[in-house]
Amino acid sequence: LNESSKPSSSDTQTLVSPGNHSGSIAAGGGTPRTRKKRCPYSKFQIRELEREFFFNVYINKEKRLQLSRMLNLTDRQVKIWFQNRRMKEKKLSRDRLQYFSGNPLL
Amino acid sequence: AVMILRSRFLDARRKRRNFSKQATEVLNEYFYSHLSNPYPSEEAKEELAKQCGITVSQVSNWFGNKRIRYKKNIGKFQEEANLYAMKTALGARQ
DNA sequence: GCATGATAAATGAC
DNA sequence: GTCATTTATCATGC
Repeated sequence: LNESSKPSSSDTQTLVSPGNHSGSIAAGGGTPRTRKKRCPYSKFQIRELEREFFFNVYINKEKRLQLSRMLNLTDRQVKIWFQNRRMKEKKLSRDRLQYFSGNPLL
Repeated sequence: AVMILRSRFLDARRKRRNFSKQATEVLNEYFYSHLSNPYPSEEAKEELAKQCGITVSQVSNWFGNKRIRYKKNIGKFQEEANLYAMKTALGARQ
């Protein structure tokens, strides 16, 4: 299906509008820098990432490079995936705590 | 029992339910009365969550979705914007 | 059929 | 590193 989301060689045109991250939402006048388009990962990529995440929540540089080559992702993508995955885990813990703590068990 | 709760927790996360009319009302009032800077503080989010009967995460999701969808098509929300502008104007007059 | 809430990549502030 | 976001995508409601 989709095993390649790596900008291997000259893919840099899957890029989109800027990262407007300042105050108002009214489209800022200048500097339309490029942002990489969000590309959902394949089942295989997710499985391998989750497998490594189960072993250690923090991945080192060597395993990161190894994984990125195996999954055809950049090491930056793998790094960010682990960051987002840790945030997801934290949110899941918060939700579990809120759900199972003293409240209606309906 | 634990397994039942666990499955219900997972289902509750997966299933989407629309917010109540009153909750949407409160969120929209805040959004359009802070249109120049629609970024509620953590404290404001907690207050909104309390008023709406939803979680802080749900408030964050709502504002994230609202900001991007408003920005992508301001025209579509013009009528709604005028409505809430009118509403807050009348409210301030009392 | 789109509206809407939640989640998944990607960025940037700190 | 965390974490609030932006953006696109997914899943559901109606």
